[in-house]
Amino acid sequence: MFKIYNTLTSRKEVFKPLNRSLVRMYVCGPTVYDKTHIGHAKAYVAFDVLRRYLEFKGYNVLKVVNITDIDDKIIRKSIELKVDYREIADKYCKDFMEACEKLNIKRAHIYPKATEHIEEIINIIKELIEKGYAYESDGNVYFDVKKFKDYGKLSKINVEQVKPQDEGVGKRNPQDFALWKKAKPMEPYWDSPWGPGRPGWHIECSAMSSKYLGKQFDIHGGGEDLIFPHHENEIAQSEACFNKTPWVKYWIHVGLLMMGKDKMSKSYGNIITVEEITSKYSPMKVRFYLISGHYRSQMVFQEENLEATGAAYERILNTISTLKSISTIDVKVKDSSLKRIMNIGRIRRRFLEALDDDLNTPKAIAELHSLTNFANDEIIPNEDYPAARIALKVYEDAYRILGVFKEVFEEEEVREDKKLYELVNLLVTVRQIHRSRREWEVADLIARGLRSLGIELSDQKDKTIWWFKST
RNA sequence: GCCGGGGUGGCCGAGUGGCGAGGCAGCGGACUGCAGAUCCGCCUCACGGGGGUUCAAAUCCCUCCCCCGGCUCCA
Repeated sequence: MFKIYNTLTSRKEVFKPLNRSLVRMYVCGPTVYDKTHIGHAKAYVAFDVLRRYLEFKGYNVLKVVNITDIDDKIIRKSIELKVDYREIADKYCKDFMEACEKLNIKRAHIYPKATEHIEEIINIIKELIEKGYAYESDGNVYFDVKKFKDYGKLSKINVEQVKPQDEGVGKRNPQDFALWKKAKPMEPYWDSPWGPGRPGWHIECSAMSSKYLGKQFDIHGGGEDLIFPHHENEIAQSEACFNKTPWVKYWIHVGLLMMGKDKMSKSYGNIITVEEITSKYSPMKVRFYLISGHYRSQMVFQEENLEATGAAYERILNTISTLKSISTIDVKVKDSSLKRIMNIGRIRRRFLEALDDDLNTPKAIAELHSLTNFANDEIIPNEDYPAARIALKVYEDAYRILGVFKEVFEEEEVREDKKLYELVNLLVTVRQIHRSRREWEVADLIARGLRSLGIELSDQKDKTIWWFKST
């Protein structure tokens, strides 16, 4: 039974999709005006784990991640650099996609862009005006927060204490937020019933989510800094327009990545981009680091900690490689492996139970460590290949769900080339003969040669194991 | 100020009443042609401060202190 924390209700809830045959999720994607940094990555990885876990549990998942490709900052940058705003947006959109790919974040099914949904946005604004929730004022359109009685239910904020949102003139209440912004000179604009302008920040999410997911769906989320005003405003305009309550069943928010005392943010200028970090550490290690804390917790970025979890990660990879090597042995089982296999089963159960409890990845990873310990002091020394195979299945589950260990699980087919396999075995055996005769030069020549081909060797007590090393 | 989340051993990080999760680092051993990997032991009673409830509290209650986020663009 999968439980997940819902910001809307402030408690963990049993996950049950609105429609039993499909889970619909919408994640607030980036505003593409700068490079994707590891703070973003933490959030997107978290939602990727959620999506993968739901799929692992057998759900069909439809995931939409929006791209905000028009806003003040994009415009500002385009003016600064004297280039079309679309050039800026395209560049950083591409950067975002590359970052996701590196970190093994599965592609969303749809990446809708705000500028490609102006018509849908205008229609919603029109409807909100008709229903009396929004009003036009000198080319701008605002949402009247006083008309929406549930305003503040997500962020638990009292309307009165909200400071004015957006600048803007002719608002009924200072807290009203813009649905449509009148174009200023030199700004890109679209025609609308209220004159030339562009959509406000929040409205695109209502328009695009309803287009692709329907007027009510299961999961919506983003970083915890989006709770207010972004998500609060989305709820207001969507529930007012679609007449569905709750508009979204589960609101999920990810703890921010901190740099020392501040959150990592473009506006603080303390960002480390995904590109930078992955040029220094393998993307898989970065991903493993990002899920080493609970998704709802804030994490203070420390390079030393990344290195420490990276060391732990490597240990698991080594063990998986060794297990693979063991699993292909076809000798007699020394003694019954049933007990060991039962134990692996218990570990797997605890692993999944941890994830069932609000995606407790640190706990789940601890279970993987305990599997690793068990493999190293029980399975491997005993060459228990049936147990090795079962253990590998558990790591493979972890690969599917957590999206780590890609190095050792992808491209399996390629590696199962039988002749290549036999050939390497032959070389390793030959090397063993030389080793037993203490002919180190030949032995090392073979070892170096194999390593240069991406085949790792490890001399154990009475044998040599080997595996294909991924890049 | 208001709303939300936190403060756990050198570091990271689980744990919401009952035998000290797990990892990393460090130290000492074992194994070993080299290398890598691995194993064993040690770091064996840590839970922000102070009160309280209980046979029993990191965990519940009260109180104080500190940190972060939100209340402005933000993942």
